[in-house]
Amino acid sequence: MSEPRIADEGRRRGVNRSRMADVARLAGVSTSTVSRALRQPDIVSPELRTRIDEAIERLAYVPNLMAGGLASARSRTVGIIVPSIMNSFFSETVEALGERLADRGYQLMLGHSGYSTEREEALVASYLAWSPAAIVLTGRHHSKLTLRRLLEAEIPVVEMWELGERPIDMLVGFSHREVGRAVARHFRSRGATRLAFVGAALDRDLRALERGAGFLAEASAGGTDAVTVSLAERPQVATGAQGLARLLDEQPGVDAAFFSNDVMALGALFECRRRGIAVPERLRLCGFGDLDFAAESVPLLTTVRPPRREIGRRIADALLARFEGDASGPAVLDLGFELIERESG
Amino acid sequence: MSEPRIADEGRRRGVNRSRMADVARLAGVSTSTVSRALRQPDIVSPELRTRIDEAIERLAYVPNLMAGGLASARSRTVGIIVPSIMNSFFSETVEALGERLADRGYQLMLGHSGYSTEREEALVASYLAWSPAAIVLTGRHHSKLTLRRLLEAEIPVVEMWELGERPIDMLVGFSHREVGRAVARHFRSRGATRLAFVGAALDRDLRALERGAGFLAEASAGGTDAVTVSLAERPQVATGAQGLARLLDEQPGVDAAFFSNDVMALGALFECRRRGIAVPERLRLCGFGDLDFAAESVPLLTTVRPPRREIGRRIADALLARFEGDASGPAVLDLGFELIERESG
DNA sequence: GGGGGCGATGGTACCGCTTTCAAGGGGCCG
DNA sequence: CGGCCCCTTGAAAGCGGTACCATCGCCCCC
Repeated sequence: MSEPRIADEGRRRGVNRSRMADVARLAGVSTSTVSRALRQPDIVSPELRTRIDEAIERLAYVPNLMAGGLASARSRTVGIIVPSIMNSFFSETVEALGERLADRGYQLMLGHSGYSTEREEALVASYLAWSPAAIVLTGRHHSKLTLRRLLEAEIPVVEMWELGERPIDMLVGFSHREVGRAVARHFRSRGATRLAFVGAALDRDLRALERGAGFLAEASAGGTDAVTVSLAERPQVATGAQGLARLLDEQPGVDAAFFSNDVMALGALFECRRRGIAVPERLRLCGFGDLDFAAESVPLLTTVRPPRREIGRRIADALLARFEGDASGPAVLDLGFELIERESG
Repeated sequence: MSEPRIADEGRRRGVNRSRMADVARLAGVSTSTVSRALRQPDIVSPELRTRIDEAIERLAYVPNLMAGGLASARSRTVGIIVPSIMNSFFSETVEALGERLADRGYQLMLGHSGYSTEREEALVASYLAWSPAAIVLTGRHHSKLTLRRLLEAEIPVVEMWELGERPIDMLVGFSHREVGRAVARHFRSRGATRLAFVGAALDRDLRALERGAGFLAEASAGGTDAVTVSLAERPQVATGAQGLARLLDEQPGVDAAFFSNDVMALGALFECRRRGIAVPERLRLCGFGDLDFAAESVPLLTTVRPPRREIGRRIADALLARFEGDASGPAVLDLGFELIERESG
């Protein structure tokens, strides 16, 4: 007992956490074999595999991913950045992606940029420090430095929720400009003559801006009047109500309004109710997102349904394929959208 | 040129990613000094610090967190598990927590359990493999194995959004039972005589169940009639509408209903409108959450406001203090809640 | 003027796992 | 029946940092 050789306590922190070497010893094999049993079970003999599994069980062994990551220079981690966690659009995408990836042993590191390129830059840097297996970004607008780092990292990169030329690597989304166009066409086809786009935080939410641009372009292409109401605050229910108020004040003749998202449209719906404005008779309303309340509101909300879950699923599939070395998938994937006509417009 | 000694390419993966040794060489110092300059800049001379910073800049050096984590047996990572990312309740908490932590260089690993204890167990296991600095869990209901692992990990653990005895480590939240009680008392004080609680997925959402239990308990303690309508689906707008429909069918005499969250209450509001039921005259409605639309709906929604952001903030503060070695904070933090009386009830 | 002490820096074992590389063993084919 | 090859397994060298410990000046005080 005078020789404290037993465990060399001095250094180890997670004192009672067992290492792969412990498993190996208990199973009577080398660590190489344990490592293989974990990573490619099929190349280890069934007998050893059983012994190893038992040892793992007995010791409640949890592999140290940092050690593994360091040794292999990669981690089973995927960094993803969305503008806002609170936005249900993205959260559904994230859930779908996360679940699919988790099934294959990948962890998601989620961060939100708050629609800021600098914050995205910082997030990308900190993700990269983890040697992630891939990185998923929202949108196409990134800082030069972000771009450079991503390129140098030489890992799969997905830009999502938007379309465009020359992706960094892969692109999964749909055209927001087309969304705007489709809504404008829809309004016109229903007889509207004076259109409006109501958006919030358009200086930061470039996708919303793009929807507005498409809407305006299509309107004027069709010879229809169209105006924009732009709010500074973030898109929320209250913002939508304000937007409607401003619209009515400034552009009383408008008979159809496209709100940059459903949440705002809901606010507008409430405000119309409060003001006794008949929807859609006096004013047609359309949102974007097809959030769950759109199918329940009074009146039911006409809106555009983006492929929220599908985006997550397809990204997961593409990534998983790439991880296996299959780079045959398309660089750009247009998943389209759907205009859902309900009662409001 | 015949001796390929230069860089021993054979092994390194992220070929063009520079290491701390590169920075050290360029700055003409040892790696120890670079490490210190990064971790505790104030104990390094200003001159060296400058040289090192320049070298870092020049090389676009990004430290390998896995190497650092392995060496120090800890990582600047906090694992957090919420039932659902899509629930705005939690996302606000997560945002607040994440921002505060990010300011101090900590990364959040976010996962969702879908209200399942097994999934939580798996998530905790995979988080632990990263040697996180702390783990944050939603609620108080965990599997035995999760508990054991958490205890063995010897890291700060926070259970949030709920209150109770004997936390694993720290507890930040409020009493859902009291929420239910407060709503029942409120309804009674407004003259309601037949109360109802409408909840969804109560078998999994134990906090909603608790709110219902408190509501029922207080009602019967006050001698008031109270019933429960329990839906199997997840709490959404449509579920709320269904809940109201069932309530009206099965319990036509009810004059005040507490919905287990605002989203459901919103659905109920819509359904009332559709059926021409006057709120609050014929039926009083109260939600939970004080989501943004509650202050905009028609009628305005009476609800309970949980300290969403505050929970995140306080957890961050407590954790940060613990990371600095300050364990003087309270083990249980009751942040209370607020009943917001508006028009609906 | 000399010794002690302290702040700043460098040297160097690891951290726990992955991954060559080499070796042992057995089966199959000629 | 022997040789070759392939399938398994083990040995050991890192992966890129961190942190302990040693070293080296330099300043301060007696």
